[in-house]
Amino acid sequence: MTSESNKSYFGENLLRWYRKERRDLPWRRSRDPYHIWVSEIMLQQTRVDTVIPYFNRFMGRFPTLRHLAEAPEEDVLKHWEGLGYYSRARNLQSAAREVVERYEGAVPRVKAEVSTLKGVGPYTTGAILSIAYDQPEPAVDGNVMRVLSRYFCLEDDIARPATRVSMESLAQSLIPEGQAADFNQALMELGAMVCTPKSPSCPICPVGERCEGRLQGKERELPVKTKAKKARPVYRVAALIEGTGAFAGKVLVRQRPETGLLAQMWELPHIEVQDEEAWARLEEGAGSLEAALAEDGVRVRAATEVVGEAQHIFTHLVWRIKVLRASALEERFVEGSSGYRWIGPEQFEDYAWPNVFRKLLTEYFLQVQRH
DNA sequence: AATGCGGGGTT
DNA sequence: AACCCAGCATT
Repeated sequence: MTSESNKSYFGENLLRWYRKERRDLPWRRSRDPYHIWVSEIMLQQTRVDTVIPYFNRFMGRFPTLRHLAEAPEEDVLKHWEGLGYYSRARNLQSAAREVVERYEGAVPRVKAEVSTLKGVGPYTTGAILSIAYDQPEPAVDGNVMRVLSRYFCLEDDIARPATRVSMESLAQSLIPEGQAADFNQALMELGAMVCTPKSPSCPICPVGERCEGRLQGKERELPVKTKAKKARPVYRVAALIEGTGAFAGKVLVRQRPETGLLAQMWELPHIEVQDEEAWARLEEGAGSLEAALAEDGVRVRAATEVVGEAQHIFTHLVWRIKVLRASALEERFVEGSSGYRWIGPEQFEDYAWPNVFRKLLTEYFLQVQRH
């Protein structure tokens, strides 16, 4: 089981493997705690390959913690566009400002101080302390739970918070003296490159010989994890409101609320409708849309002409959106209606869009350009 | 303990 | 289509 000899075998072989096979990643070229921190936030629930270009752009624009702290908030969001989980961006900047104010701009080395920073939970706390400062703290993410479940043949449900806590004790006990930074990254690297979710490459695994899960033929059943619920469909009708006169060539867009889903990003004005049947009744959708916008002081006439359709998949829900052509009854309302703005292709890139609206608007502007 | 929060790759 | 990813905050 979790015998001491198996533990030392595990650490030694894993480290030897890692020092030979480690990927050359941008954030591994630095020990700057700020770089480590930013990379760890970006890597939350996000693949390495996805993060790399974002990390490089981000560091180009915000080279130091102070640059990030002093930047306009919308600038930070724009650099996060397309990466998802946008509260990460706001929490990161908020925490950077706190570090400037309370710690003179230096990322703290004290566990209690690091873990209090916004957006920094148990995993990220351990990652920062171990990778940047080589402190013997565990950094248990999905990779690590999978690797440990298999190696020690642990059948606890990794969806339970209590399991993560016990894995943290185990992971900490495995850290070889003075090698926390490499060991923690090695564990995750093994999970990402060898001990993968569906078909682990046991024959090339540096610790496969003593992997209890594999010895018991259970490597494909582990880790045990309760299933997530299926995404719920949500039906929406959006308006593509075309400007005329001084606003010709522009469309009306609005900014989402401060918090919640896709917070502070920009979108086409739209409403949610009851169900798929209501969604199919264009006449009704157009009417509801006009009424809802009028509530915001935006008077429009929506047609029953569908000019675009798209689907946006989230973890917990699926948006299905029909876009109706619409026109403004008066264009002056922009000043009076907070959050609404006329934009053309020239301003498009000045705003942060969720993928679904980026796609719809790009298609629209391209189509207009051709005519 | 359960839920909200993106987007994309793998199988 | 299901699963999962260098998770965290809120309730």
